[in-house]
Amino acid sequence: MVKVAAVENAFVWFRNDLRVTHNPALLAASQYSATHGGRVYALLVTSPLEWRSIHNWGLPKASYYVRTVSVLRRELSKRGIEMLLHTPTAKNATEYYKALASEIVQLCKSQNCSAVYMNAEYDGVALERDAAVASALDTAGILHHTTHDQCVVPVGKVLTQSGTPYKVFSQFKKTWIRYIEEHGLDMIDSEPTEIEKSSTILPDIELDLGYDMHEYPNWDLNALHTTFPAGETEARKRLHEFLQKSVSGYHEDRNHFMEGGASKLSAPLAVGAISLTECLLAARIANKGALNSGSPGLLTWMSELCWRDFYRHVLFHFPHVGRGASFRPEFEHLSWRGWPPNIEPAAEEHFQAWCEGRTGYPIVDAAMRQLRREGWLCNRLRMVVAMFLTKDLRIHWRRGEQHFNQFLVDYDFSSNNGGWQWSASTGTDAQPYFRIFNPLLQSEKFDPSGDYIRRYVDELSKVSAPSIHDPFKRCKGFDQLKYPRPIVDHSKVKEQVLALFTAATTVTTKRPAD
DNA sequence: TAGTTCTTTGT
DNA sequence: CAAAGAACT
Repeated sequence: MVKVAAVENAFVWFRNDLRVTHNPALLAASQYSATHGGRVYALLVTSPLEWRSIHNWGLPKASYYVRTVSVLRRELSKRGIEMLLHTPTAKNATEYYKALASEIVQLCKSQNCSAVYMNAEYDGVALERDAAVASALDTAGILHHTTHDQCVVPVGKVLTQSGTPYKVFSQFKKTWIRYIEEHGLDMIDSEPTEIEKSSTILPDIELDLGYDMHEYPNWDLNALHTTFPAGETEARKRLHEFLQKSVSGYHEDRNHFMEGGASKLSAPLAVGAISLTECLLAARIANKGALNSGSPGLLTWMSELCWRDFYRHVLFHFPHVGRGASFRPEFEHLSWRGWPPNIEPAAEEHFQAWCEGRTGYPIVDAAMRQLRREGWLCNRLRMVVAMFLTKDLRIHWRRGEQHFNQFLVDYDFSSNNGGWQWSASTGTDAQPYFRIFNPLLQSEKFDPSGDYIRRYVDELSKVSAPSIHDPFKRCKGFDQLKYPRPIVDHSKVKEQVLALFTAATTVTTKRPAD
């Protein structure tokens, strides 16, 4: 007796995993459809509403995402996988999840898909969305399966000896390395065979993203397209060029604001155009298999990859972080300015000056202008400006997190949130509150010539080092420069914020045990 | 992935 | 007394 299995198709719901290589959900869907004699369809929810109003993505991130989707759609098409673009009908965020869930069920029925595969995501918004969809699929009797992706070591696998999650990076990293040494690093073979060199090349996806262009006055879109080409092939090319040419000096170059020592893989990593595992695997091979010794540049870069894993693990273990809360509640009520109840015009003026790069601190202003123009900053500058906003201006880190979201091409919830809470000293492995960056010292140390400042701050284009680092004090004709005076006095406000943190710490530690 | 100040060491 | 190191914030 021959049983004829019903033809059943499978969906891969792509989110922030826009690649065909090393994609667990794609592999699982391919296996399902092979077993059931069906096809794989790719599902992509194109929702400017979700991107803009729910995830709060800015234009740089949203447009990079759409460009990457266009490339992925072509790559899948060459492999005989059709991508369905679905735009939910919901008009506002409150109805969104419910509408999306029922529409995905409808899509499954219309495409004869009996299973949906997706890679796990851990921020609060994604958890809520995926729970709503999973519950609707359950009700409709459609299989769904969530695969581990995003992290090199699966969440939940890096724990202390007593089984609790790590709150400190350095210890996390030791255990993380041991896990990788014991379990190895492998690429899974998810790439479906290329079946046709399609003669009809699918066009780029054009979407009205609905952003207000007035919010992007200095925006250089062409530069962004050149600096951050979209898609998996470009990301892989970048990875191997970086490992061959630049990584040897990475541990030093990455700090020098003009050197361009960064890999610039943050954008493709944020949308999953390349997997973190592939990056680490390639780096480990370049380092002859070692994770603990060898090239200082490679070790530093691999450590940065570990930071990405660390912050994702933190989200998984401490979901309140994914819902926007401070990791350490004792600093939540530290009279942060620009946040209820401390809403005051003076704070808004300071915040605006920070956003637009007119704080009177040249290194801060250069960085904030680069961010607005190019959608990207090297990590040290992110720390310098974040520290300035949270410690010098004492403005709540959430305001800065949101501003970075609006402008960063590589926006990623966990890395961005982790970095902000690190700077604000409210996070896991936060910078001890008394370690406050001195913008002047950072400027002199990492931009000694002033070339970086001159590149972004036109008012100072004729000023040379060392005056350029502190023009208010060091330039005789300061007023003619038309450059703003420092909006705060660093050494003064530093003392104030130190006192506030000390008070908050004292209250918690001296609370009697009851 | 800090900065500042005080203390010790080396010439 | 400059430079390096330790201690503290």
